[in-house]
Amino acid sequence: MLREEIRDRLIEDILGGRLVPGDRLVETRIAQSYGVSQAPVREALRDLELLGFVVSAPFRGSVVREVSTSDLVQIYPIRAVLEGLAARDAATRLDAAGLKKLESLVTSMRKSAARGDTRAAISDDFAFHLIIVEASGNWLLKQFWERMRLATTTFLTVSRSHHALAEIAERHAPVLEALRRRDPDAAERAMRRHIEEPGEWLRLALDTEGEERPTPPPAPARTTPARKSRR
Amino acid sequence: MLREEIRDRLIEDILGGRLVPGDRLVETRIAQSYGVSQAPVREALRDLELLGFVVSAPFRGSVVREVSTSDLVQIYPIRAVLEGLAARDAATRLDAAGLKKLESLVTSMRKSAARGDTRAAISDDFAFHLIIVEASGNWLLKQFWERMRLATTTFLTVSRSHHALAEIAERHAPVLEALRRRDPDAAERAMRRHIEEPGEWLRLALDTEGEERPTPPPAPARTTPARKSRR
DNA sequence: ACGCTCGCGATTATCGATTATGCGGACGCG
DNA sequence: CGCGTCCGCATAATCGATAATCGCGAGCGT
Repeated sequence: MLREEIRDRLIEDILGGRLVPGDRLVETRIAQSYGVSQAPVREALRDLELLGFVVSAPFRGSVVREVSTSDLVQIYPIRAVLEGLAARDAATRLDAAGLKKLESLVTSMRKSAARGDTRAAISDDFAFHLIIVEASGNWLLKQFWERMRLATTTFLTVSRSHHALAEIAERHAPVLEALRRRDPDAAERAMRRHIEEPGEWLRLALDTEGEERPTPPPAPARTTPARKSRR
Repeated sequence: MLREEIRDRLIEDILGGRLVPGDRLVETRIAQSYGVSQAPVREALRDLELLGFVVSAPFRGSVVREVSTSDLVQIYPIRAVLEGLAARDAATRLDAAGLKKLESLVTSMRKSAARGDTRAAISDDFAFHLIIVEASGNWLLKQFWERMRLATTTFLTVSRSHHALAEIAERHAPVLEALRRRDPDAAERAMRRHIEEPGEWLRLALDTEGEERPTPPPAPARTTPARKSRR
């Protein structure tokens, strides 16, 4: 319970910009500043590591990771193949109730998109994908998918993905159609395209945006320890 | 370092059948029996949890999860799509040196297989896949892949995968060939088949074996605490 | 002057003990 | 005799302190 508290607080600090990439996270210091012992901090840091917020090396501590643009773009191909697999398996396993739920979600999504309700649309989108992943029957796949989600949703919510909200909603149709036909190959193809395309949009958007508002530069950051808070 | 030791040992115990699903893993008891403190055991257990070997609830400890056959089989499709993606990207990014390394690894693997050296063959196999995953240039992909590896290699080492050692070695050829031609689609297809097929073999082997040695039945196992080692 | 080794400061990893929590059974009450 | 409450035990979560390890820089030898 303490661990989760610390973890959430650190995540807030990172997303809120109070901790920037390259900052060191010293266990003892965090423990002191939060008034707790080192142990729960340590566990929180390990959680952050597997959530992808920090990287840590044995005996050398943890630093806030570069979640920069390139890493975000890399997520999409992975999600695409994982969910493509999920869709393939779901095509033969999804029952009538599940299909019905998917249909209603698409309908709801269209309405949300029409009235520009980004939050509702994202929520429906999430539910849509969740149903498919769960219907795949692959427990491990769901595990991986959820872990990836934690690292992405936070960002996507922030980003202006309303860019083509209506279009995104429409993109679900081919997936649903393939599932309805119980065609594994088609379902996989449709899902892969469904996810890869927004990834492309994001990549392009970030590229052009990066030119006007100079986001923290491409930053190798893997080679340079970047000791800022040397104190 | 201690943590990893404990973790690997627990994994061995689970896969080796010395710890069966439903068994409780008591932190203090493990710590005593290994002659270490509670802290590293705790971390090892958390690792096992995210690897899917145990489930744990706050203040109530961890129990060995139903890893059973089905979960292991589920790993292969995931590896297949992930490495398929890696191969696709690697096809256009791999340099001459990388290709050369892959070739020599396949050669080495054939020799190892010929003289029945399972360990060496597995080592080469691992190196082969690692090169491709790294060549994909997708850092996150490599992360996922490595995490999954922990759950698989350990098992493969234990299992009698020498079953078709030479055949496995030979299965690398199509992948290498596609990469040499720098054909992304072919590389992805070849890699997916390369990984899915052994998964099929494993599934069949486990099925037939499961009939003679009655593995614990499908077992919901989530609802029943199944307190065996009540002591 | 340059490279190498050893010691120092900082920080993580581990330990042993303490506290908090949940579960099951014993006890008292209606 | 059945039911609710309290107590004690087993165990996880946390703590404070100690040991191990790393990177860096001073000191030594060449």
